Amino acid sequence: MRRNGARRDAILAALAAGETDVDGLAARFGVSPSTIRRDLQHLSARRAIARTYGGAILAPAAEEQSLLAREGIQRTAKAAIAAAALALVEEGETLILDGGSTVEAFGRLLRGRRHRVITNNLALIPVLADAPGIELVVLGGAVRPISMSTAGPLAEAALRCLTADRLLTSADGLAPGLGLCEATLEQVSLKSLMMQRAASVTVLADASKLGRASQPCWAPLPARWTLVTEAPEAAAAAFVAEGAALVAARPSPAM
Amino acid sequence: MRRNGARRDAILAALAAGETDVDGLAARFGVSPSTIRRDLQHLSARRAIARTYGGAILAPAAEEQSLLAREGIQRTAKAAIAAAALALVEEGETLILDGGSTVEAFGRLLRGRRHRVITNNLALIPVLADAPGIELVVLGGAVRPISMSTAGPLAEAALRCLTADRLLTSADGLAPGLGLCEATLEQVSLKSLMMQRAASVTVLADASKLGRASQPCWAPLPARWTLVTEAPEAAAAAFVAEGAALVAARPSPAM
DNA sequence: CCGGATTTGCGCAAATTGCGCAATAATGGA
DNA sequence: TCCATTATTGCGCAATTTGCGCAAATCCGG
Repeated sequence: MRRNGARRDAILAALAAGETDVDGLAARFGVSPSTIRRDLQHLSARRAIARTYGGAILAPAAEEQSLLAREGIQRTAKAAIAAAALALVEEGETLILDGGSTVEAFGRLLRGRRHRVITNNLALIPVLADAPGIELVVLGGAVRPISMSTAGPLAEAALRCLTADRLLTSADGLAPGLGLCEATLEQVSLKSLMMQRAASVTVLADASKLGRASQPCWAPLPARWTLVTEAPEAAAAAFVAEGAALVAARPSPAM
Repeated sequence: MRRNGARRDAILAALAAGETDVDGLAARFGVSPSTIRRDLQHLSARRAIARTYGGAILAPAAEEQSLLAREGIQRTAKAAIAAAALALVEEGETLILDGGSTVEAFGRLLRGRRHRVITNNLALIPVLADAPGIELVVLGGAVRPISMSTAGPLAEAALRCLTADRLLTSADGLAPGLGLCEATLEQVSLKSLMMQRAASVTVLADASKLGRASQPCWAPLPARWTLVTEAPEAAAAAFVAEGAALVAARPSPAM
């Protein structure tokens, strides 16, 4: 019984190298497109790859969908907020990036820039790990699957060895006089520590978060902080009154 | 000028929810397949998704390919080793999973089982974070992009707060009398600490690693340890002579 | 040396995609 | 309020790709 796992392994390597079309693979291995198609069918059945029109790509991790499902919500608003926040940070700054999909959207924009990044946002790891100008430090600790971030004593212990120029964070809700709310004490405890260890605090929040007291645990905000939101100025007035600098994000029509 | 980001956001959410074919999406949104196709084309141009034959999937992170390129090398051997190692660990054990693609292959098999997992292997995070029976703890620290793992003082500090039943590790090379070799002192320092904090040590190594002194930094092995390899018994004899228990992995023809 | 099984290449029907075109719907300005 | 402009939508057709059956080639074990 002869099995040809060799060419299939080579196909996986070729796919990783960027060769994605059937004809190219057929030429590379000196076999007919039919044979390549059969190989791709085989690999596809094993969930190692996904077929495309005219080729294939490496299988997307089928597991990381729990957060991506929420990623779509308010996607354009989050993209606009992230873009506006990017204008606030200067090249070379050390940044703390908190968990949450809005901060994640911001982090994705950092590729190509030069920063030291400290984060507990696990979704950003594959994005920033191999970015040329980025030096990435991960805060360890217990993983919260629903938010794809870490928290707890280990994360705080690591953070106590570090300081940063700026914290970029978000929250389940913001309320004037109360601060940021989250579901667990672990999260707000870490958030408070992050605020202490950063020289300035920037909060990214879409309109749905403003004034929302959706969770029982609160992290108070420092005397001066920056709020980046796409909400109209009136909705953010209460925060400006108590020390927030307001940065307006305009959803670009091209999003 | 009217832009329809709304349906596109919804499409992303639907893709995350598992709806992947054009006709299904067309039915779900009450529009024609042509419209869905145009939406997918748009999202594909923005690299948010990848087109497949008859549908689309969420974009595979284009960044995490540096490691996947190596993933293909010795893929069948690694899969066999991972499967053999799985038989050694008992349900409920606390495991330390080190970096490296062989250990990663092992970690992927843990979904569906019940374990506490402590790891610096960043590639395993999306795999194990939302697995039902898995409690995941990440060791923080500086990220090594080439190996997609963390190391350094922060990782070691976190590990000093933890112990485990078993360590699963690998290396760039293994040599009798020397132990495991890696490229940097940071890595071997962490490896040594991992061995201290685990009650038993299991090394996963394909045949190409045995006897290879490819790197200058060495982590000595404990008096008793387990070697899982697909290499013939003769190649591993020198390790057995100095305290290793040998577990043979048989590459299944179906791989 | 030979039988059996696997793999390979090719042709054809079916499905999918891409593109042009006309109709519809919404937006901004007069 | 009305109109012109522009984006969006649905449909049909040509081009490409896929899936499948079948025959030839290849390889392995006895």
